[in-house]
Amino acid sequence: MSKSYEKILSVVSLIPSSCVASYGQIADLSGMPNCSRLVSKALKSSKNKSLPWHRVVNSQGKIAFKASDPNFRLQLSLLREEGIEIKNNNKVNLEKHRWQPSLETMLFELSF
DNA sequence: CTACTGACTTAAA
DNA sequence: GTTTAAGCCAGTA
Repeated sequence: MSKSYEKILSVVSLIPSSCVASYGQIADLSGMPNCSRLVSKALKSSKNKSLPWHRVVNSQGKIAFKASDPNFRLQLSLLREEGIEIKNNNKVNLEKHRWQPSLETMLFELSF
């Protein structure tokens, strides 16, 4: 597993319950701006069952999977289980639920 | 080395 | 609201 993937997955693992982050946000926090597409690849390749992959949505707050994809419904229910409201437009309220890492959280990440 | 990929993003129409 | 198109870039083959 590449160093980049490890970094990305470690950041994703820090997203608290009932919060979401965008792919671009995770890329930024991983020190790789403009690598949002790499985040999706890292998540796809991950075999870590406890990784909160469902807390990553696109920049509009929508689930990235196609509605026909089984993972779409899975992610939707996982988010709702955490109390995140998703209306019929399939959008998360980013203003309300976007993860805002504390300074100590970011400093902790830098130690890796 | 080059070519293609993508659970993305942004801007423009 | 919608749909396109172009940009992005590490990983993969």
